[in-house]
Amino acid sequence: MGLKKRRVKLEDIARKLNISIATVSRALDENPRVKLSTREKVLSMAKLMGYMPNQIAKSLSSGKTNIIGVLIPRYDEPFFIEVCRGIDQYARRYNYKILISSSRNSYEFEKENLISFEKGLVDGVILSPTHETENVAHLNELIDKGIPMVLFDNIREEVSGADHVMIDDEKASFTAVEFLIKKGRKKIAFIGGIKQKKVFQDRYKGYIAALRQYNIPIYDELILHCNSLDREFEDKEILSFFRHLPIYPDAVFACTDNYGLLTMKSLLKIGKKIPEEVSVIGFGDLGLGEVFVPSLTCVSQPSFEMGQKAAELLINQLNESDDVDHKKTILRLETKLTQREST
Amino acid sequence: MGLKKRRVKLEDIARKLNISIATVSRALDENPRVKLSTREKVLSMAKLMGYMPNQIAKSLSSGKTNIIGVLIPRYDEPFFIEVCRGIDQYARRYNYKILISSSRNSYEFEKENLISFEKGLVDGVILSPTHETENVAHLNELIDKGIPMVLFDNIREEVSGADHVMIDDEKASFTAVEFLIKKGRKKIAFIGGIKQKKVFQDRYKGYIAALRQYNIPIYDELILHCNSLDREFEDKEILSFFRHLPIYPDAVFACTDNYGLLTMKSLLKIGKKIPEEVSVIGFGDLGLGEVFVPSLTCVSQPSFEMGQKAAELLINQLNESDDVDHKKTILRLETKLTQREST
DNA sequence: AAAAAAAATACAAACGTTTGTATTATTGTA
DNA sequence: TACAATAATACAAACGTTTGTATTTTTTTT
Repeated sequence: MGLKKRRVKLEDIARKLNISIATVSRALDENPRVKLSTREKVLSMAKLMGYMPNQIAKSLSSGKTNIIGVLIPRYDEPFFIEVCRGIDQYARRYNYKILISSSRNSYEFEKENLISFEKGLVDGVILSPTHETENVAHLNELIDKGIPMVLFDNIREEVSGADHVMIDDEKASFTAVEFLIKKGRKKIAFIGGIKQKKVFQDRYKGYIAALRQYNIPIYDELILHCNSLDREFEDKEILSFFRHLPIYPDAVFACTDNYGLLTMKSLLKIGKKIPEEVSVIGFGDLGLGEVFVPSLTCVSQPSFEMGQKAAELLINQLNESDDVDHKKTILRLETKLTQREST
Repeated sequence: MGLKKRRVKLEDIARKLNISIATVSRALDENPRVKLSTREKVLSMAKLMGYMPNQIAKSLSSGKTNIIGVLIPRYDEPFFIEVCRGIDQYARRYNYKILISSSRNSYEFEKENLISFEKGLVDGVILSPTHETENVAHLNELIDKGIPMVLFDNIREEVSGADHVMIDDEKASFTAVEFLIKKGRKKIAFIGGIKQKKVFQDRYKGYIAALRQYNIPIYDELILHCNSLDREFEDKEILSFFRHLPIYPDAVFACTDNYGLLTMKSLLKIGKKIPEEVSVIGFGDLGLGEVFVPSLTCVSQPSFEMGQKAAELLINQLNESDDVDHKKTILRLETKLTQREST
């Protein structure tokens, strides 16, 4: 108690056994170059003395930290956490740890975080660009320095040296809107997010494409690009949108689960019946929509799997030999429509 | 392109400028021992050559990694994520990064993760024990090795060498139940979680204490200790509980927001009116309850603040000099009751 | 202009590993 | 018993910093 023990190191074991540090190191590594009896002596002495290898020293010597840097735009969005879970689950199998940072939806913070990743703490980076990220020079810079990278979600501009994990947002929303149309809905509202975000642009495209294909008139009044980055304001923005509609929709396609829920909440408040008068579809499917009454029909995005795949691609890159040029992979995962009570 | 650049190191700058490595190091540190003109030369050369310090080497040399290890029982619980956000927000101000791991509700994994924290990768640890954690020897071991620790949430047994950040679960639930009683409710159901979890034990105690104090009869039939660790089963367990009640409650005190929501969902399904026939209170308050219709009255737990405080305590410990014995801090944060539509 | 004081810089050890090469000890062979 | 072949171990450099001490250079003082 009180007095802090000095860490035991290889040298301590070596001295105690009157052998060299190198032999101790190799013994602990189960290297066949050391005699079995020596190895046993080392192993038991290491245990006895409570030896714990120093990860930092190992990393310095080996040039590998076994840490994956993960940069997400924000913590408080279940989608990103779910992706992180997927990354973690895959990474731990290969003895990697993950260091999560948030760029807080800001291009500046994204750059700042990447710089700290450049300092050799991480072996590679998995990143979801912010909506502010137009220029990807900072990403290329990191890649040029030999730090492998995998991008997921909201990839506005392709980065030549990085792998990508995505879904087909346009197709997914096309399918969702088509589903509403086939149910006979004709006045379908669209609730999107900030326009700069690639995923919202694509989901909007899919919405428009579906309406066009089925010759459904497009009402600008039924389209909302929700601008609030703050939870609190989204709420009001959406309620007010539905309060002041000139024509009334018989369906709503919302670009996130949260928008879907807020939509349902607004509609209920106004006294609309779901799904009888208005159908609602959300996007994401991370548990939220399932709890609500009525439960929310969703485009199910394989978030967890996206994380797993991103980790897999990154670890593959980490295992590639340095002199072979990396062959870029773009992975598009499948979405599906999960039907629930809201349609 | 293609050819990977070798990292620039101090030596490269030193050689280029024909000065020693030590001087370069000190120049970059703005150490007054180096002449201004030299410092300027070094700074500009460093910039020119794209120098980026090697964090690992720094850590080895300084014995500090500036990383805080965070161990939570699971990722997919907003409470823990919110705490992590708080930790991150405080930690980044002091130039610490956080390395999050999940013990996946398992004592074994908790131990396993702590061992990896013992390898010198982190300067200190913030941890929320799993419900399986009865024995805290593994925690004490880490502390004895000189790794500072802060515990939060679900602290079953106090750990002498660690700081604690908690709320008063018993008092909070007492207050919540008292609130229901004062509203005239007399048959108040209790929905708790796995009994081994300290927080649930305490919330149960508070519930019982409130009933006793106001001489309200305690019906065992109205008490459920939800056993499912899995989201999917909780759902069914709670619905089935409410379906088969012999007496009907006029209020429900649920030990988490999620239980609160599932309770409301079940009640609505059965056709009960909330709050007219049954009032519901949840515990946590992380956004979920606000969206639901009707919105859920909650005990608001200051999750984000818990994280901030935990980080603060840990960083304080990290700054304490080694030979002064640490004075343990136990912090109890305030909860409050947030009234919404469900009561 | 020489000596002392101060400023600037260089040297070298340390942080705890890994790993290629050199050395020593042990075996087997003639 | 001497010699090679092999097995086991030791030595030392490397990873990229930091930092205490020694050395050199510059400035000040007389």
